[in-house]
Order: sequence, then structure tokens, then C-alpha cells
Amino acid sequence: MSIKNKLDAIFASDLRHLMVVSYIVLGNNAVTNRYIERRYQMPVHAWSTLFAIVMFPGIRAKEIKHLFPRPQNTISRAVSLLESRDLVKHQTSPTDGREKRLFATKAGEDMLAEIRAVSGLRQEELFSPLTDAERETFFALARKIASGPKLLDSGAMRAEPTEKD
Amino acid sequence: MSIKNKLDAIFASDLRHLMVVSYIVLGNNAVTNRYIERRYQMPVHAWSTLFAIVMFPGIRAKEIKHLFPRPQNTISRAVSLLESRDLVKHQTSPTDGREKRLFATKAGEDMLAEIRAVSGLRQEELFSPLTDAERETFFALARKIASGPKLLDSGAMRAEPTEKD
DNA sequence: GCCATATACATCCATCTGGATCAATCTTTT
DNA sequence: AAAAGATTGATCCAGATGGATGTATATGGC
Repeated sequence: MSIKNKLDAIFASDLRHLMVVSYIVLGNNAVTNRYIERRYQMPVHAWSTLFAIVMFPGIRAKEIKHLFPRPQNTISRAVSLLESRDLVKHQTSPTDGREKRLFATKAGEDMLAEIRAVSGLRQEELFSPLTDAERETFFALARKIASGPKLLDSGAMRAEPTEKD
Repeated sequence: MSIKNKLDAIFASDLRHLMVVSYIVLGNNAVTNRYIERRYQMPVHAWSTLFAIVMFPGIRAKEIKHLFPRPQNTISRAVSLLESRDLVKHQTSPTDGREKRLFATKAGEDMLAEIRAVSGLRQEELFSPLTDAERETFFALARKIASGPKLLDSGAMRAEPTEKD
């Protein structure tokens, strides 16, 4: 049985919906992570963080956590990396001394623009098997899934071990 | 500007197709990884590997790499973890001494069945915002994307740095 | 048959990751 | 206004990750 047939079998199994999404993302992440890490010597989360900061000047770390669902320390580290390279700056909120409002520097904006252009090409490449109409259908359905309340808070896969454990 | 509005802005940006898929998967992975790691004391890739072995008895490591696009050493480690727990066994190929054909034990099959059941519930949960018809449309489009040759071999994000760098 | 090259899988090592904890600041209660 | 609790972000640490390299086996050229 060839690899292709095995893949087809997985995509015909009961878990096919989960499997196909996972397949796409594992594949795409491998490509993207390697590129960002080699080209910019930073983890991908650092660029996601920069993306959020350029897009929403003055954003706080805890908000970024909701835009790119990652643990808090990941954002924290990404911010300090970006700061150490003068790609972003922070100023402490005047109303709350715990909050750091984040702003991109000129260098940060320039760098984001560059990565963003390549990401646009990558997106085009990734979705190239779909027609424009299909892309919009796919996007609309994906947005519905993203808005599902169970995405981030599962009942089936509870974080806490059950009593009987 | 609220978090919700920020998310909407991201999903209205030029990179929205990439962003929404990434959002779904980051969110889902956080849930799934935490669950598998806590409940079974193993990384998620170990269960993907077990899934492949149960589904295709006698499969070789290099094939698993194509089913779940991960680096080769990830599979290698997952297999040795599974072997150390007597969830899988291997026998060296009679025709090629380098190849290890992998088989699940009874314990491995039982454990996979258990995880698979929970994963089924998780899948149902994740896709619950979609009707049955929408799920099939989404799946069909996702399969098209998965079959794109550029998924694993990007032109836009070349691994090798270009000459002019 | 012998050497160079290719392939399958294991291991090494530097880095990344996320849960837990910590310190600082803010809010609430009394 | 002091104490208790909550919230924000930084740091610690054990373990996971992936690129590079190592080891064993197989194949092809001569």
C-alpha cells in the first residue's frame, strides 16, 4: 500500500476532519517556521507578536494572547526579544503600572512589512488549489469554526484530570 | 478596541486565510496537547505515530513521516517511547536490514481505541458550529489544499537562503 | 569484489516550549 | 488605610523540538 493510499485511508477515517486540518497545518508550519527562523533568527511567535503590535499600536501582552492563542510566557519572551532588537518599544500604562503598552519602531514596521509580503505569497501558494469562490467559502466556514466557544475550552478534553483518576 | 474587534480586524486583513487556519489550530493544539500529555504522559506525536501503526500494521518510520509531516527524529523518538511502554513492537525487514516494520501490541491497540474515542468527541465539538453539509464542504476544500504540491515545498519561503543574501 | 554514494533510523546538542512560580501593582473588603 | 485577593507580566525549570551528525545497511559503478 503506497503512501498516497495510506493518506487516502486516513482521510476516509472517522477522524478525517481533524486529520486533514492537522495535516495542512503541520506541513505549512514546517515551511513557515523554518523560513522565519533562518531568515530572521527568531521564533515564529515573535513575528506573530510583531504583527499584532504593528496592527494595533498600544496593544498589551494579555490581548496578544487572545489573538494568537499561546501561553502567556511565550508572548512575554517574544516581546523581550523584539525589544532587544529595537523592533518594538513599550511604555507603561499611565493608569495601570502593570500594563505595558507596546508600539513598533520604524525598524519593526519595516521588518513586518517584509515578512507580510512573503506571507502573502505563501498564502497564495497554499490556497492555490482553490478557486477564488472556494477560498471565500473555506474562509467563511473556518471563521465559523474559529468562533465556536469550544475551540479553546473543551468539554471532551478537560484539562483537569477527572475524579476517578 | 476590544479583543473581539481586534480579532475581526485580523480576519479582515490581507492574511486572513492564513490567520484563521492558524488560529483554529493553535487553539485546538493547546487543548489537545495538554490533554494527551497529562492523561498519557506522552507528546502528541507519539499518539499520531501509534495511530499510524495501528491503522497500517507493518508500516515503516519513513512512511509515517509522510502521513504526519514531522522531522524524522520526531518519529524515531516517538517509536522508541512507544516501544519502551510495550505499545508497539518492531521487526526488522527481511529484505532490508535498515527498515523496521512496526506493529501495535494489544495494549497499544486498546490505548489507541481509547484516545480515538475522545478525539472523535473533540472533533464533534470543534466542528459543532457547522452543519453536516458545511462540514463536508469544508472537508472537501481542505483536502484540495492538502493535495497542493506547494504545501510541503514552498517557492515563496525557500529553505535555502538566496544567492544575494 | 571493492569503493563511493545513498538510504533508514538513532542520537547529539542548542534552542524552544509551557506549566508553575514570582514580583509588582491594582482592587476590594472591612 | 491595612489585609486579602486578583491581575499583569517576568522568570525558572523540566522536558520537547528539529537540524546536524552518526551508525548500519544497501546499491551502483568499475
